[in-house]
Amino acid sequence: MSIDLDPPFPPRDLARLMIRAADAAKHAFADAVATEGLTAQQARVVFFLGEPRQMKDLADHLHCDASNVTGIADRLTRAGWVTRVPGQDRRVKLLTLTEEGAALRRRLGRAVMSGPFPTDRLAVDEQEQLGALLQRMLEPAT
Amino acid sequence: MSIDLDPPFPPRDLARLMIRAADAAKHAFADAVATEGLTAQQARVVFFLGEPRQMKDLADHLHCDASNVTGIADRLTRAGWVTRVPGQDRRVKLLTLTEEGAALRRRLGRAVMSGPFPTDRLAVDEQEQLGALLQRMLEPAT
DNA sequence: TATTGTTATACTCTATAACTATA
DNA sequence: TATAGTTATAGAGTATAACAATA
Repeated sequence: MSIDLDPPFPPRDLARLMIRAADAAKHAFADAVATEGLTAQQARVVFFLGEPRQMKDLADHLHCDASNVTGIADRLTRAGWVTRVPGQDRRVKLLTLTEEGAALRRRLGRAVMSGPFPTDRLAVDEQEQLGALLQRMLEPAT
Repeated sequence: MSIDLDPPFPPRDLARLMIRAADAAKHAFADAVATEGLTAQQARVVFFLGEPRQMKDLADHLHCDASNVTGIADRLTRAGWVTRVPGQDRRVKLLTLTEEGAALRRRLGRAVMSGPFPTDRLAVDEQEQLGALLQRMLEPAT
């Protein structure tokens, strides 16, 4: 069995699988939250707002530049789901769910919960294994 | 053990983990292929073009509307990495790598291979478990 | 000086709808 | 009639750079 020095691509099968799984998960999530008229990023923000959060923390959570958060927050504000509350440090604004936003968050939770998701194809014990592996993969650097 | 009727969100921890893992994987992939000046979607197309493919097959692979593939293919064409070859069925165009495109594909492979990736944090046997689970999750419906 | 958030800009990706050409 | 691909359009996300307010 020879080694192919010019291997078929993409190499690193795990990376390829992760990219495809990422795509599938994001699409399923986007479809679920679209039932409430939100995009995936908007929904991630709403879920993250279990408590008020700085704009900067949102950027960290979404792994995007801080300038993008302004626009996402603007759209959620326009829809009446969040407000900007000044922080003690007067540079800071705390993005906070309105009552409508909190109700929306509960509906979104049910939508994601009840909609189809790629992991549905795995047995329960496999789902647990997958969860444990992903958690270890994502846990803060030691 | 009581059921929480108004549970903390996001519920369905596995979905939440998948979304975060998806994000991490996509960012790592995007960073790796950015060294060659490509976006993640462009790189996915280049990797997919191990053999000539119909535009429609690209849309299926990327899980996006066919109209988007035109633009992505245009950008890759402008850069000199792909060409459109007419198929036997004259409605069809087969997107095909140029020689420069094939060379780029090899470089991209090495970039993704050698760059950091979230799965690096797992032990080798854990990576194998993860790969097996993702493969089962993604395999065509039976 | 450094940090938080915003604005301005330009580009990519995205879906929808209408279109051409083939089958 | 149906399919493959394109065009036009509009909206959302993205990074970069420059900026104001505050620390």
